[in-house]
Amino acid sequence: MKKVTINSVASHAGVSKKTVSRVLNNEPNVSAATREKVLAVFKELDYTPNPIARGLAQNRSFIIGCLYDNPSKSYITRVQTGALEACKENNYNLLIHPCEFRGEALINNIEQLLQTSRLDGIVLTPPFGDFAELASFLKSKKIPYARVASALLQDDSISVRSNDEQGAFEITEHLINLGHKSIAFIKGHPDHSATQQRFKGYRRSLASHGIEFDERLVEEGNFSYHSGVDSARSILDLSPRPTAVFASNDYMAAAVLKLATQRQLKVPDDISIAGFDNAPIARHIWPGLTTIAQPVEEMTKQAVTQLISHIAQPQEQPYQVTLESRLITRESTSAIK
Amino acid sequence: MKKVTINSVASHAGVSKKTVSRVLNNEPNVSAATREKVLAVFKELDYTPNPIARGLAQNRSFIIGCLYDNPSKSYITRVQTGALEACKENNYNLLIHPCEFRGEALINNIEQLLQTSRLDGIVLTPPFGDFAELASFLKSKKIPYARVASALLQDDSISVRSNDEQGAFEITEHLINLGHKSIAFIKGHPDHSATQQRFKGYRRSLASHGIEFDERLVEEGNFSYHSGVDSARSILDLSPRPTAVFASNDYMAAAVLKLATQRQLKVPDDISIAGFDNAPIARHIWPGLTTIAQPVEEMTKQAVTQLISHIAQPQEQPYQVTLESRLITRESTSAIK
DNA sequence: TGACATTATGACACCGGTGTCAGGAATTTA
DNA sequence: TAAATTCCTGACACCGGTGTCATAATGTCA
Repeated sequence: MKKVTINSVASHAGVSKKTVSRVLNNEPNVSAATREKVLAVFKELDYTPNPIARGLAQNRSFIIGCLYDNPSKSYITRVQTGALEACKENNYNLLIHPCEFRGEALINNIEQLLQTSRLDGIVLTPPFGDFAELASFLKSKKIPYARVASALLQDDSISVRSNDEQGAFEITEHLINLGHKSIAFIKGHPDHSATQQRFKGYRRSLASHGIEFDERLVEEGNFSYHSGVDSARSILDLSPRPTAVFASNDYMAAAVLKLATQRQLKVPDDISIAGFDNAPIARHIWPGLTTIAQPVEEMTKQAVTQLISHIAQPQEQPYQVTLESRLITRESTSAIK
Repeated sequence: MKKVTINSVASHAGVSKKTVSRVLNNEPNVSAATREKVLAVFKELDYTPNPIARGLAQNRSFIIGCLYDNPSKSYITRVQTGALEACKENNYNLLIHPCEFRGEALINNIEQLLQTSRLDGIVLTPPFGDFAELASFLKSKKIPYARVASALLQDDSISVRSNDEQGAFEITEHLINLGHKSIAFIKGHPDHSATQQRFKGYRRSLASHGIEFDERLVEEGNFSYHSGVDSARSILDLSPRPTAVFASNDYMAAAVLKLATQRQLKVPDDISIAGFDNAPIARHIWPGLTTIAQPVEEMTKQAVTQLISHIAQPQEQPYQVTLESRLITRESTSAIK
């Protein structure tokens, strides 16, 4: 079984390799008869073009890179799933590149990545989408990129996000409507734009009900489970204890739940807990977490799809979309007694 | 800023491109003086070889594919982490390829993958490592592969695993030593070789203590949280109720815990629960799950490292290694009252 | 110091595609 | 029906590396 290349197809079909290339790329100026003949040989020889050779000729790799630095494994896999769907549909492949967000080394790290892999484009997942230096670096290198779940910017970048502020507003409304007035809040990682957004939504809801904002109820987390434990400790030690806790993601909410349970508190009877993201853990624990579901896969899929079409046709308009999130109520929140 | 290629380096250094290539690949037969000169130009021009061109010339892609079909997102990310470490050290990149294990389509799917990405090698994660047809297909295509966490085979494949049978034995011993005699068992997915191994370890421990095996205590799961819920229901409905449950992974164990808690059972006072894998959820819930920790990252890293060196030097011996797992006791198991 | 082995280097083809351009065939227009 | 236009097609260079082989330079030994 020897290799089938464009040359073997060409000689088999009795045409030049250029003509085969034309058929391959659906270029015009090929007679119907010739096209048929070549296509038949494709089938007969079971030919698939070599993407590496194609890449060399066109200076493309047909690979998209996915950057992330996120403690939530479920979030990462959701991002990957969405990105993979888009790649599959466009015959691209996905290269994953976890790397540390902080530090001087980041830009060097990315530069190295670009030099060794010749990516055609990059998806920036939180918090990378909000890092202006990185964006301008990529621009200077002429590497197309797309931002997922990052802040809305008035620029020409591809960006797909969901409305974190609104989601946080709705879940706080849900708690307030259940009668809660003393609602603690655990912030996310300061590098993530979602952190500010969710905090804003929380405050907007309080304000719209005339509930005074109390900063003693606010803890600084960083989206990790561990930070949730620390924050939970401070919150549960408060006196009077808040009747509800809204954590900026489900891992931190799960940490609050664990600590509360350890302390013999009944959830939601003694304290209501709400999270954000609808991570798997939200339904794997008892009581299940009330949370906000975001279409992470869909966001990433759209972003990558746009990125790929931008690579093919760079003159397009910026694609900036905000998708809907939705409230999911489970057992961890209930009306105040 | 125009592109730096081997040609620009060559003309800059006043040597032929072949000599540059020799320096690049640390080939012999280059005088020290020439080598120095070329290396200096590398630095001066900030040259990095184009992996695509190199790939075309050598018919390699410098990409390893990672196959998986696993409901556990944390397992997937651990596998990815290990694989990425090995890739990084060897200037390889990782392509992820989730796909359905079942069905005729699998081989076609993989064939397609190989044709469109020209992978240099493939890591087979559970359950793919145990699928003989796939292994022989890859052999026929001459694609090197490595098996992670799969059954021990008397063949020449690269394989890194941990001892599932022994792990299951130890955790069952732990329960028995706590005084449990009626220990329910939830099996994993039948396609995974670990499923049989863990079951074997469970039975060996029972037998070694003269506890009669009771198949009414055994439920068929499939490693998913959902299957754990179903199994838990059957187990908790048994009368007399077993005093302990050993689930073949932590997700199913978490499901048992959730259902037990919903039913007002105290864990571990009323029933002890043990899992397997030391997934994040094992420590994110209360009570934390007693479980078996396996070095998944390390297994995958070793497998990929071996795979890459095998690609470079195909004449090596089969590399078959079994790594140690270890028991982690948390709050979900306690002595029988 | 001459014969021979070894080392260093470059010319050139090649990997498998795509881009450019020239020229013949087919079609349209006058 | 001749001229002008458009459509097809292939020759050839090129993308940026590596492999082969010939030859020049150097080293070794008698």
